[in-house]
Amino acid sequence: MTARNTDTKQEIIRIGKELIRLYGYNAFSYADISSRLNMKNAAVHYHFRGKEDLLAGILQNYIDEYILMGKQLRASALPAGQKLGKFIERYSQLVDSNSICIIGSVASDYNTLPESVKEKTAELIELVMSLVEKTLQEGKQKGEFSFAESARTQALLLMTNLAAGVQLARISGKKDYDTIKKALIRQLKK
Amino acid sequence: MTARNTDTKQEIIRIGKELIRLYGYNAFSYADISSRLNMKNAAVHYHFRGKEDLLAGILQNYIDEYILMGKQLRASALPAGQKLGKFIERYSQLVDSNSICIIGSVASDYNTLPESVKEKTAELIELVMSLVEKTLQEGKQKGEFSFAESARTQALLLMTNLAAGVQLARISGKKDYDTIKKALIRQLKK
DNA sequence: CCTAAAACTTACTATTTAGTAAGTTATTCC
DNA sequence: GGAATAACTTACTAAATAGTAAGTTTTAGG
Repeated sequence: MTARNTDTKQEIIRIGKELIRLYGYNAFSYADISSRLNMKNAAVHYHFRGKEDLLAGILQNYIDEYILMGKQLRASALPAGQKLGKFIERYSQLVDSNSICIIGSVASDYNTLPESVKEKTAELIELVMSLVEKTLQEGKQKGEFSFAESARTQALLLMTNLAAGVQLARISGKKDYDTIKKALIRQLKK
Repeated sequence: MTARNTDTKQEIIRIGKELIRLYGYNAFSYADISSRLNMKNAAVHYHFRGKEDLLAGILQNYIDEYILMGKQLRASALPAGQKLGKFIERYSQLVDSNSICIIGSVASDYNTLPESVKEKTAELIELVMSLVEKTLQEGKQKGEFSFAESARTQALLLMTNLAAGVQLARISGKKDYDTIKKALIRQLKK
């Protein structure tokens, strides 16, 4: 090895994120990760003592990602419709990569997860929810969006449509997901 | 044993249904089932050669259940609102038992499932979807419901709200689920 | 250049898993 | 009552899993 590889830990998280969205927490192994890095499974244990710690790292990475996205959206002058569009685009990409969203993945395995990470999951959800809620609220105030429910409730409905939409797409194809996506945008804009 | 136990197979399916909704397909074992029946794991293999066959049996059981429910609903004189209410009530019960719906559970593990059962999953979804679609259509015709989308699209939105709603409830509690449920009913009735 | 820490590999363990083969008991039917 | 069959148990196996301890190589810094 010529150069010290300082980003192995980040690579592990990157692959872990991919695997958990593709197969779920209980269906990927340390060997799945290490083999993709041409390493031994003990190398993964060097960076993350246990699978519990790895999952915590993955969730923290999502939290960091959403905190950053929140800052960028607040700093941006984009109309709310386009902000929401960027968010929805993430879900469309999940469909294209045959993946589901991290929250749905964790929710499905929730009863088998160690207690230590359950709180982090709630933290992530609250972060995403408040991001969507604020964007919806902003769009309503500026006359871009129109909805009868509270922004919080509307965010709940939007999030559940998207989360289960990508799950459904795995089984019955992208068409149903696209139908949902178009209906959501249509409903908000009138 | 005094009487021949002819319903062990049905008991296995009953427990399997419970476990797959609680923990997911990859997180329950033959031993989990057999121990609940005070049996050995080989007894489960006697009734279902492999886990693949067990999953197929579980899915078929859901299919049978929904076919029966469809017949009952068609034969019933209940208003569409109450028919839909019975359907929604199933999801509320899932929340109370800390479970998620079978479709969400299977969707999460979909990429790890044997090919033979994937088709059965699509069959189940189509069955549930058409049941909801017809009930919505009926309610609209009778003036009970009002919605702008097609009945099929509205059914998609309703299903995804409920499916992801029960998943969310696991993590952030029943309050969010109840909010979703009330909003759904409110929106349909006006 | 030398030392200490970082980043691994080697080699292994204990446990759980689905699955199997052969034997046992119970039940039904002729 | 005897034979066939259903419904198991006993006793395994092979593979995969998370995890560990000890040793090796690589790199950074004084």
